Amino acid sequence: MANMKDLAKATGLSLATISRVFNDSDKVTAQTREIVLSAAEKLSYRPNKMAAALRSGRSNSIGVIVPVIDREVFSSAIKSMEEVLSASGYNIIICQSHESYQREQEIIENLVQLKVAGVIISISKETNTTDHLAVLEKENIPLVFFDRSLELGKLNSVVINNYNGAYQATQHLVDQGCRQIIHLAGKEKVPIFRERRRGFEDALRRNKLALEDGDVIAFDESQANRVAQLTARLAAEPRPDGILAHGDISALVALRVLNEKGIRVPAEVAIVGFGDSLFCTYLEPGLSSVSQRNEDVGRLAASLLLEELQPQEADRVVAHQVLPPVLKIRKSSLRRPQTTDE
Amino acid sequence: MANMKDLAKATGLSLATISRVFNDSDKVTAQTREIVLSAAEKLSYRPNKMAAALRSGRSNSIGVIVPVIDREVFSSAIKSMEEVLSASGYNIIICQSHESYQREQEIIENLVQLKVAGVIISISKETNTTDHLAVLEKENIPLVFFDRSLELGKLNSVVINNYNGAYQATQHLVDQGCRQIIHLAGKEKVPIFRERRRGFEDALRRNKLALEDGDVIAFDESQANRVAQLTARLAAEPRPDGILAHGDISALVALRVLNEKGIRVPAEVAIVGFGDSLFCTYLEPGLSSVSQRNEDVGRLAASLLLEELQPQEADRVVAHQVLPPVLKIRKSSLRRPQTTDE
DNA sequence: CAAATATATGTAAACGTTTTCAAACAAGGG
DNA sequence: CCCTTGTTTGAAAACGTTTACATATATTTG
Repeated sequence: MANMKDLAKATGLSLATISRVFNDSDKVTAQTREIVLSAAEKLSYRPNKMAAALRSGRSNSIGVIVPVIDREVFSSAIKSMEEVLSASGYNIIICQSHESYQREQEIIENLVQLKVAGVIISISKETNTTDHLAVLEKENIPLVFFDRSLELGKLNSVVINNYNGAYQATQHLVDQGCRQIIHLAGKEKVPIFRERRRGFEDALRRNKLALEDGDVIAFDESQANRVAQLTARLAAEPRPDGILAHGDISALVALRVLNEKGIRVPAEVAIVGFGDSLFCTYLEPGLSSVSQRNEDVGRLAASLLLEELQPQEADRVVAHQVLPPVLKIRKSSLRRPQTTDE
Repeated sequence: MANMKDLAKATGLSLATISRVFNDSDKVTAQTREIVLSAAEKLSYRPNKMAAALRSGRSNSIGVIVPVIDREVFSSAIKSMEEVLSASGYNIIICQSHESYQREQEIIENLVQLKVAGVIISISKETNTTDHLAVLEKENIPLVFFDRSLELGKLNSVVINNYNGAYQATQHLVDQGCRQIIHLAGKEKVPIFRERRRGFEDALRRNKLALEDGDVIAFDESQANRVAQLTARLAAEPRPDGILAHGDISALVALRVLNEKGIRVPAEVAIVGFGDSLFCTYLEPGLSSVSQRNEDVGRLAASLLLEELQPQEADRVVAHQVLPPVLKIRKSSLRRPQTTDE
């Protein structure tokens, strides 16, 4: 509707002065500012951010790319990103890669064309190269990884220490008296799941506990198969007395099997999940779980990007933040008196 | 970097022709198109969408406003919106109102300044007027409500029939032999929770079942209070044999109480939740729940908006879609043989 | 074959800002 | 009272497209 030109005409001032008023430039008298603002009010003027973005070369949009949005780890992280970024005047454009490298590539291309100010990404399972991200560097668009990253040194990223999370959880099970702990593993292809497995195995080793074949139950696309494998292992000797699941849903599946077999939790088998999903605390028994600190990760990734967006004062150092996860202990793994989180 | 002017210079063609090539205008020879495209390749040209948007007056961004993103109902709906909209070349800008009317207002203002093509919104709990949305109509920006809407006639919206969902679930409990059903209600202020309660009460009435004071357990901010109330009611006569919760988390809380009291589910008390959260199917016993069809709602809302974005052929009729929810029956409410969903 | 029509390209003005540079004006110092 | 300095304002170009209109070329038609 009304634009700056109209305001200039209405106030008798020049375009430049009008612009200065809306950019909080201090080079303008309180009086003229008053005049302009009241004229703006009268004409119900609304700045056109597209025009501003075009002229100044940078939009205040930030692209956020996740495999899929409806998973707690992503939606929680995005939640806090939105909070941090919108507080600084940025808005976020959400894109889903659906775990496809090609789609990820298309999204990047699109975001570049949109002239986003920055990008935050959790890469797809297929992605194992940064080729498609090179264009961002060329266009000088800062990039931050979160949750899932690539193991290359020169990238900004915020992740949790999956190895340590699994290690902590396993140690906790040992501390609770478990001696025969098994691991429900995640997809071998996904680095964070490999890390968790490694943490599990190292913890056993440090505690001088045996790790037999079959103690790590490999991920299988078919849930039925996983259930069958788990059932078999539960019946075999030596009987498991602890389970570390690679995720909370995985833990739920296990709980279900245990329930059906009439195996008591945590008395006979203690169990710990990974992810600290919302429902963990509402289960009976409450499910112990390793918190991935999704909101912290999101907040940090956003803050990191904001820093990157500041006019580069010095040559910035690449930040590679690795957060220690927090083990949330609940009834499902509590066999000895200890303080819980609730 | 390179822009259309550069391409024009490189190919000896005019700016207009270059533009036509990238807009798939048919008014251009296959040959010149070839020339332009190869030049674009060589100069690694990338269209600047901001500039295009400014000139043509339309951005291809769509604002999506939700109270908060990390709740299944919203993230699932957004998931399918993103799929539908990105397939049509739109990108979506996510905003969280945090259940604040004022924040909602600010967001709308911001989206208008960004010149979004359309808006999809699930209103905050505080919102009971459309005052802040008037600007959208004035600026000719189409609007679609989803999940939560306002009860005014002239608005596009996609919602589920909460009344019917609760009714179905209650009827199901009756069919399973429950005669003393209680309801864990949601916040009285929120319309969809009132609807659910109404559906519950009507279903009892139609089945000529008594509804005593105390059979509807009012929502209380404090979970401890809710647990206490529920515990009390469970101990009182006539003993409840069925529970309809206003949400799945609410049902989880109830399950926990039942478990602690040693009351068997579904044998002694059958229970149905609302929302069909991801975890319902993994619980033991599986939690029956009313599916809100989040993805359907999201998909439909997006489609509705897309229609609205078409150049208005005729005067369009306001669409007010009310989807019937789907009751997912699992073990928690199954006392008689019946087919389940898994 | 000239006139009429269709098709392909070119010219130039927008879109609504930001921003550089210059101009005007006031105040302070000698 | 002139010169310098500092502050506020103005003029105009730019950002990279789209698009109405005009023009040039090719095709059809009687």
